[in-house]
This record gives sequence, C-alpha cells and structure tokens, in this order.
Amino acid sequence: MDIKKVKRSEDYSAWYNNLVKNADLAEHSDVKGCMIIKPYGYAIWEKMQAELDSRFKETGHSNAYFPLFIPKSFFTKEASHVDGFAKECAVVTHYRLKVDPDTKEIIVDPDAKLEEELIVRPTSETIIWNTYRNWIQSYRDLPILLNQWANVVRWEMRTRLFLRTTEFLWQEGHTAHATAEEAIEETRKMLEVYADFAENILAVPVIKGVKSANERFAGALDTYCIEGLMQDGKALQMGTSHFLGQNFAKAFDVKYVSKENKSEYVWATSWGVSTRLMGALIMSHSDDEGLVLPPRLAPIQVVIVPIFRKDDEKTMVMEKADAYYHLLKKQGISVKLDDRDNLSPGYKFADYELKGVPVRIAIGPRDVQNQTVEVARRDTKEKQVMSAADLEHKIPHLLEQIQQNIYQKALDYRSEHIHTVDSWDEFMDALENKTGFVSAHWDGSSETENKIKELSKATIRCIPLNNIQESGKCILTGNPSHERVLFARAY
RNA sequence: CGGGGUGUAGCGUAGCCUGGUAUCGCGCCACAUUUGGGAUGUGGAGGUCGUAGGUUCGAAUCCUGCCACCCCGACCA
Repeated sequence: MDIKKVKRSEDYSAWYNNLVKNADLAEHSDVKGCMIIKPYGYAIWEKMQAELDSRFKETGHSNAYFPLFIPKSFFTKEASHVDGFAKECAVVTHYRLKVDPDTKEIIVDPDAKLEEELIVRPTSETIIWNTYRNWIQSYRDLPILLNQWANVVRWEMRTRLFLRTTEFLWQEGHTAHATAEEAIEETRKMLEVYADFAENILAVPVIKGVKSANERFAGALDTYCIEGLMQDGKALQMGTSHFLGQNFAKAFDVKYVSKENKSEYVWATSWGVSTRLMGALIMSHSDDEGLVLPPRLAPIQVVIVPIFRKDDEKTMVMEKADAYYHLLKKQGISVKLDDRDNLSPGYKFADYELKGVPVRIAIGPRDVQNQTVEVARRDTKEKQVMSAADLEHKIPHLLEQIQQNIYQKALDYRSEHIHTVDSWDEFMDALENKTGFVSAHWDGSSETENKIKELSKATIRCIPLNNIQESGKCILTGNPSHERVLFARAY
C-alpha cells in the first residue's frame, strides 16, 4: 500500500488529510471544494445518521423533504439571514444548454434564462417557512416538528475534507411552535440530543453553550452549540440549535389563531449537524497508525484474520474462524472474516489498524490446537490470548470497554486543556503554549470580542450553559464581567 | 479573495537550475515459493510529465495564462 507516514505531532494538517485518504474515507473530486465520500467513510456517516434519526423520532420529529432550489425572492425576505449567507450562495440562472452553431461547443443557452434566479440552498429556513404559512392556521396545527436529511451548498473560500466542503451532507430540523417558551425548550432539547449523541456514540466530550452575538446564526435570536476539542488543541463547533424567535414567521407571514381567537406569529427553531462530524470523529481519537473508531460507530466492529500455511492448515483454521464469525454475528456484532489468501497477516493487521476496526481476532494453527484466539484492541494496541470459549461473552464486553476508554481518553485530554486565566498575558500564554479552551472574563461587548479575535485569533466558542456567575474583570478592557466565557482557536 | 508553496503511472518520487522523448520504490497482472506484524523471486502491463498557449530543429525542463491541492490570513457548519 505504501502509505506515506506523517506523524500527528509533526504536521497535524497533513496527518489529517493523509488519514482521510489512506483510511479510504474520502477523496477530493474534480469539482472545486467538493469531495467524494468513499464507501467506508459513507458507512460511518450512515451509522451516524441512523443514531441521530432514531433520536429525532424518539423526540417526536418526522422526516420530510424540501427542494434543493430556493427562489431568490424567498431567500431575501429575512434581512439578517441574507446578510449572513449572500456571500456564499451558488445561483442557478439558466435551465438549458445548446450547441453553439459557430464553435460547435456546448454553451449555456442565453434564451433559457430563468425569470427568477434560483439559489442552491445553503440552509432551508426560507423555503420551509414559506411552506409553513400554508400549513398553519390554528394553534391546533402546532407544533410542527420536522427534520430533513439533505445536501446543502455554501461557497466557502477555503475547504477541507469533511470539515468544510462546498457541498456537504447534513440534517436540518425545522420546528414551529405557538409560544416562545416551547420553542426555547425545543432548541435546548435538541442540543441535549446532539450532546448525548456526541458523547455516547462519537465518544467526543462536548461543551454545551450559547454563542455570543457575533457568532450567532444569521436570523437567530439565540444559537446554542456543542463544542468539541480536537487533538491539536483547536476547538470544533460540532452542532448548533437555533432559537429563531418570530423572525421567519414575520418574514413569511406565518400566523396562527390562538385559543383566545387572537392572531399570533409562530415561533421557530432550527438545528443541524453535518458531515463535519466525520472530521470531529477522526480528529478526536485517531493516531499515527490510523483511524480509531468507537465501536458504536464502526462499520466493522470485529475483524477475524485467519493465519495458515498449507491447505490442511487452512481448512482447519477456516473452520474455526467461520464458527467464531457466526457466533459473534449472532450476537449482533458487525464482524468481518478476512479470508483473502494473497495478503499476509501482517499486512491485514496494519490495514485494519489504519481503518480503525476496534477489535481484531487472529487465529492460527496454534490457536486451533489450544482452543484460543489472539484478541487485539485498536485503542490501546493491547493483545491478549483468549480462550475461544470466552469469546461469546467477552467480546461484547470488550467493545463496550473500548467505547468507554476512547471517551475517557478524549475527556481527560479536554480536562487538561481548559485553562482558567485572569489576565491578558496569561490568556495569550494559554493559547500559544498550552492550547485548548481558555476560560476568561469578557465584558460582553462585540467590540471587545472582535478586538480579542484580532489580537489572538481566538473566538468565543460559547458561554457554557449553567455557567457559574462570578464577578471579574474583562481580560482585555478590565471592564466588569459577571461570568467567564470559553475562548479557543477553532476550525 | 490576498501572501507563500506544490503538481511527473493508482500512490510516493528522481530528473528541471545547465532543453535531446522519463528514474526509482510501493501497488497492479502471471507463475512459483510464502503467510503468528506491512513476504520473496522471475517475467510483464501501465506515463498526452496538471492544463492551454508561446519560444525552439527539439520542452517534464525556459516563458505566459488557467486549473487543482497544501500552508498562512479573511469567511464559515
């Protein structure tokens, strides 16, 4: 395979890019900023989707689908929303090609110009709220709790595999409520769903919080978020949940009649996570040997590698390997038996480490003799010889242990990388030398936030939920502050 | 979009300064021997040198435009 080895500690960026390609997750396409998600990477995304989707349904949501194209006039109805997205919109202006009679080349037919341009959705609030107008008359029509799985396009200047691509896959929830309280409750509920998913499935600890005004979603009154910390000490926004107030209801004239027979504007939320989570997953756990997948997301949880020399050994070993395969499969474990005989065991070991398979079981003639197998775990690289009779009850337990261990490791890393500081010098020192989150006082103004960003390249990642209230002084201006906020350099 | 860098076979590369039809490793195909940590031998296949022009008898090499990617900014999920 001749993998170019780049150490994580030497060049994090190159390590990340290599890992994404070498582990067969994705590759660059010939379309600028757009990636091809390969089968193995897509299998992981599908597992994420399945986990999230069942959580959405458990919390009362249904899936629906809205158009990829949004008429420009819809898009421009909510002022701050346009401001936020205008710079990164792909626009469809024509609907037909033709052969140029002079050059014989295929060109855009100038006669096929659209009356009204269509925006390729960067997010779907506008078209959905334009639709909700027709769906909502009475308080009895509320709430509407919808989610859609979709692709969206944001024409970013600089892209990175999974973390920021021109087109990306995501889910976007769009809910409509009769009261502000109910909408806020929904916003927070979905943030909890995201946090639960991130920690228990991705094994990535997250900090739940609220964005500062500067970092707020275009059109939102409040943006809640989960923030993760990557192994290079940079923060990553992993999901957002927005309380949109009545902004979109007003822009699209969506009203309902209350019990009291009064006409009221509807309250909105939206929330989303994207294929960026793949980036979070990769950057949180992986090492110089490759990907490290938490068992709950691994497309292959256990791989069985048979080892044999001659045909009689092969027959003997394969018989056992096959039996173990079915034994584990019966327990609902996703298991693969790699019986390719043109590759050496050593090659396979390295390859499955690169792909992040949590547990590897090797079985050779010696094991058949002794009724044992060699069990190796990806997270710690530990190997043990296990009695074959123990496989059935020990493997599920081991997978669970690995899931917990990966999470704990990430949690320990994060704990070591939250620094509390009270002065500008300490602040800069923490960012430059210690990396990670920096908890510091801030006077609450956007000017100060911008100034800090300019001077340090760090942004306010969030104001943590249930934040301790304490009086202090802003690290930049010295103005009074009543709580600390979390700063970090971020993706 | 601004600054810097890179682009040669599926992957990683040498050659470029000083122009003469492309080097090596991995992978791929065939056969044989192998298989408990990335096997070995022999024989093979694979390249419009990112792309479009220009200079030249002749361009991977020199010049120009364009494209893609990487790093650093600005923007962002």
